[in-house]
Amino acid sequence: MPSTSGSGGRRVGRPRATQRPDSGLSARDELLAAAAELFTTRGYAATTTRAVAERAGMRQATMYHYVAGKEDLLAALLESTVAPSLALAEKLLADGGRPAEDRLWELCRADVALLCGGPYNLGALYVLPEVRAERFADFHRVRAALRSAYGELLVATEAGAALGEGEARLRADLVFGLIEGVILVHLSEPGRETEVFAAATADAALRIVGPGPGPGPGREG
Amino acid sequence: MPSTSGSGGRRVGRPRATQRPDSGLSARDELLAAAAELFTTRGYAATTTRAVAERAGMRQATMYHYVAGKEDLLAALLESTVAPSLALAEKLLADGGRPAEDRLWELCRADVALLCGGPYNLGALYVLPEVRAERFADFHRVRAALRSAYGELLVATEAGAALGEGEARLRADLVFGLIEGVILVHLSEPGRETEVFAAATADAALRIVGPGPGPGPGREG
DNA sequence: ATTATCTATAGATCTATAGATAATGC
DNA sequence: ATTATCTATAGATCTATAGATAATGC
Repeated sequence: MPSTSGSGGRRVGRPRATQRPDSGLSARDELLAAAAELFTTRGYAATTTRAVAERAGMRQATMYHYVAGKEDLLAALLESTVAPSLALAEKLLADGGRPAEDRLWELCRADVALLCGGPYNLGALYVLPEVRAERFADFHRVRAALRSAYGELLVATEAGAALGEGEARLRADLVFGLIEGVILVHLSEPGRETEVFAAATADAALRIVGPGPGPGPGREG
Repeated sequence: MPSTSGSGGRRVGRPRATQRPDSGLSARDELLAAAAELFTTRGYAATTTRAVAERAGMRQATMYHYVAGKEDLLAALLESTVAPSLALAEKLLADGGRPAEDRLWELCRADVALLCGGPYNLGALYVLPEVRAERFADFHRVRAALRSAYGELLVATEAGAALGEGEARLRADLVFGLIEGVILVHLSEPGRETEVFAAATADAALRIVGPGPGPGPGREG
């Protein structure tokens, strides 16, 4: 089986053609890091297997020793963006001790921090049409679970409990949209103070849940 | 010069190899419609010029009679998503007669309706890494102008005027993020009642502008 | 012997151009 | 003569596999 850690230098096997400083990552993780950068900056379909492998310090064919192909890399990256948030959401859902408002706020904050914090905007991969394929059903399941966790926390808040079922669903979607919308904001203005922005977004989310039925001026229709 | 209207049937020139019912669109518009569908459902880089042309009812090489290439199509599609909103924003900015709250609400509503209303989710094209290229600077300029129109309307509202400069900028970005976030919501749940959703999103936007400093429970740090 | 890598390449594309062709228009 | 289209293709990819090679491990 392939070595999992790169520490101590790769010893066994034919040496690489181009030696590079040991990043401390396993070969697979080096490939994932390379894919993250290239997929987000040049696009998924536009990124060749050669580009990924070469950036990870190996020749194109060698990549197939570690991953089955490009899709494999994409699937792993997607799950890494969404799995930590779901884990937190489940912890928060179980924690009946704290007010739901606080817990929802915390989830929003952490989620935004995750989406904006990394070196690359991995959230941008969500919209890839390729991701709709059955191959990525796992990712979609996790994301759907996260979305429904938002919904559960929302109806557990005081303001949320006062809403009708349809209105509550709508607001949950709006909150979820706000959170994921930071992906797009982050795209056009990357250099923002993550923690401040995450807290402000969480504030905004609670304002959306709101103190009752919407204050919209003059709905038409 | 290429004929602009398809009405009455294309007469001059060699007949197409595969005849199809007249859509009423000009050849260029047929190409744009085909590109919209394919780019959003299969991905930009993954869509070949052959696929676009063939869907528009012509052979691959014929496409070059109407457009310079794939990028041309993408640029045109991007501008079509953003130009109408900017036009509306400028009209609303000039209309000092109505309260700013109403005007901001209207802009949000219309923008969401535009993003969710069409048959394809063209907003998803915003995140394409390819779009960062200089080639699409026009689109970015228009989008930046739209964003700043949101900011101007926001500070014109009563609640917005009460905010400090930094906080106002932050909220403008959050509102803009909420609006564009509907692109992602729309991706996972397409079959939604557009008008209702647009109005609800506009309500939420005004709640983000809010009645004063955020009600966030216990900011940390 | 095992492992990680390499080089080489078959087979399958895809884009953009060159040049031919079949209509209408004058 | 003009136009819109076609067919054909050169040149440039890109993916995934086959088979060779250069280390360590026993």
